[in-house]
Amino acid sequence: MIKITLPDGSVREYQKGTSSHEIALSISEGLARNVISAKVNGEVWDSSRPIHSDASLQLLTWNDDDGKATFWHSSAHLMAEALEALFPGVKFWVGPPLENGFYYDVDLGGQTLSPTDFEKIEQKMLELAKQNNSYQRKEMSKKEAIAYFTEKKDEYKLDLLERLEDGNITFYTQGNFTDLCRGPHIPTTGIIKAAKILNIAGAYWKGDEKNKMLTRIYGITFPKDKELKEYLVALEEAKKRDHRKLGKELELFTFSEKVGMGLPLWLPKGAMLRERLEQFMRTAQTKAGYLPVITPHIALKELYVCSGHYEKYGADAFQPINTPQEGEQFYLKPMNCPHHCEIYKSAPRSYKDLPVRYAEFGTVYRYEQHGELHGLTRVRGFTQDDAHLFCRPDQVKEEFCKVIDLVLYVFNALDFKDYTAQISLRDPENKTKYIGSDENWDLAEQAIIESAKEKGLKTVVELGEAAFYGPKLDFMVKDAIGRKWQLGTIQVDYNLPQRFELEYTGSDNQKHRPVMIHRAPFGSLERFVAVLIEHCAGNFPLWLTPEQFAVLPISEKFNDYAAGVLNQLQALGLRGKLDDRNEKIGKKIRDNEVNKIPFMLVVGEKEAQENKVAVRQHGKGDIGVYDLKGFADFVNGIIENDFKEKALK
RNA sequence: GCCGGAGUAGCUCAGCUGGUAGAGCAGCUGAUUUGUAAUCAGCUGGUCGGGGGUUCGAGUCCCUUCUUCGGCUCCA
Repeated sequence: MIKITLPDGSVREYQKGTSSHEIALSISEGLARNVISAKVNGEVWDSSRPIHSDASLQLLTWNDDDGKATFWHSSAHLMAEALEALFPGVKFWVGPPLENGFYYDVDLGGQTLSPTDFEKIEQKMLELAKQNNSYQRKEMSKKEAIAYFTEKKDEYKLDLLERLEDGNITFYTQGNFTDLCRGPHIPTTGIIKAAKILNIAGAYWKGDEKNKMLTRIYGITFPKDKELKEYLVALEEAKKRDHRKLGKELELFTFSEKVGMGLPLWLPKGAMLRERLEQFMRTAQTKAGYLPVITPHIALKELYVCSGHYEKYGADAFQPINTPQEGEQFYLKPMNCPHHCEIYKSAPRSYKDLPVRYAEFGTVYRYEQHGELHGLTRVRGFTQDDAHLFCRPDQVKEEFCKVIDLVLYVFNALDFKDYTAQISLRDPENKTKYIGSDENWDLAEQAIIESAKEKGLKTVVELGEAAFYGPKLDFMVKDAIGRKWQLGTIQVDYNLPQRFELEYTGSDNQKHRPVMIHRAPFGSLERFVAVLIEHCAGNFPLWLTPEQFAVLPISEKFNDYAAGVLNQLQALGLRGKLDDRNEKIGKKIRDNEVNKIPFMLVVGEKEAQENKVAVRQHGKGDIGVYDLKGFADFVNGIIENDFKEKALK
């Protein structure tokens, strides 16, 4: 007999070789029906796989992330089976589950797929699923495995096999499809009831652009048809939040082919929004002891040679700007830090002066690859809420913590709750691609890890993701469609101070080297606004929104009164506009609702007589009649209350 | 950059197998003077992304170029 420990701590005894499916069956038939796979001693297994010794067991269903992953991985195999049936000779690379669905990278031998093929694949998948074939696991010797795929002429699987150890190789077969696979899998194909091919894309084999491009087919499946329908509806809803769509509809920003791709043009409303964000940050920074600086958009090549950026990015950068003077070359600035280093150097510094914190909304230009450009999230010219802190080595940790506080302050203000803090460290395998000494790197990495821990951040550590000049802490946020973007960033830099020979005089009257910290809580204003738009679906917080209200006169007779209302409210510190078009009130309301204006102030005969406004709130409807002061107090009260709740100032 | 879609009026889109462009909204003009999600009528507006080619004839077919969208980390 073996002892099985369940997640609630209870222990049950079973015959040696009992499978988790059988264990589920012994608990309840309903549970057994829903079990997709099982976590045995922390490892996900097929539910049919016999357990031979004492173990902890967690039965996984569709409601567990690991259960979903099993389901989708098996679905990838099902799709592969369908592809093989429809396109004989297709070769397979890998087909992993994703957060939502799965993909399979395949070599279609030059064929291309069209949306009509999508339907064919979906139908074939469901047809095969109905056969209710089981996924059968089989251990193979490396020799047998190689023989199998040599026969099949699948060089991709053979490549995988090369790097696998003999004795650790398994195959899975369902129906007519056999694949090299570690597993685990769902019991049978029959539980896959709904399938959708989402899209296809090219993907380099092993992610290397030197390799052949395979076709990546994305799909998703569900145990119930209803869930697929709901998912597709949710996907449509998410697309409505896309900042590129809302940015156009709400007149926030635009692009022009004449100006150049990836160079955003901020329209008045977008600019107003952005200016308020900048003001918010300026206020917070001033309180945190930052000093403003302003630097030009171009600098001599020598500056970047000194900083090392030229060596690192020179080839990918925009081309140099030449001047009439022989040999003089300027570059558009890709970063603000070298300029700030020169500001630090403009005067001798004492240890008593440190830390010095220079802040600038610095616009930088980077040559991003054509295909990488994406709305406001990836552009070629953008403005960072940049700052550089110069401090003594003993101040690094404290300064780092203060910066984390500032980032959290911003995220809190804007209700960003779903973020992860990514700590990016050196690639231990390849330390030569980084600039700076080993000891300095270790010091910096420790400071980051400790600060993040002290602030209680939910962190992910990524090896090899560090910048070439130092480790960093990035705040990652997801957009409407689930894509991850980096917003705030904090980076320790022991390198630039050395390259620029920055110094301060210590209490010992000796010269010492300061440490530099780069930080940008928003990251770039462009990307931040993009994520903000998607986060609030265009319904910006009252304190930020470009237009807080619109005054809607019932007819032209009340245009004068309405104009007076606008003036008085503006004098009371609110932002709004007058909608005096010759339209009926219903039309004005509709248009302003669509434009997500928070408050609509309807004014007609009654209001004009009493010097009041009838207030309608976006998405809520009529909320009653206010006098002007009362309305201003109401709006400001909401803002103050919001700030108070979040402990903002 | 690479693979695969797309590009028709300011916006959203229609235009079958080639026969010289169409709707709604927006805009303009006029009528209406309106009470909580679209008042009515008329009008303007497009060298069909650009360039080249095939053809008697190209929005439609071919080539090329630009822009745009999805993807190119997630190693059975």
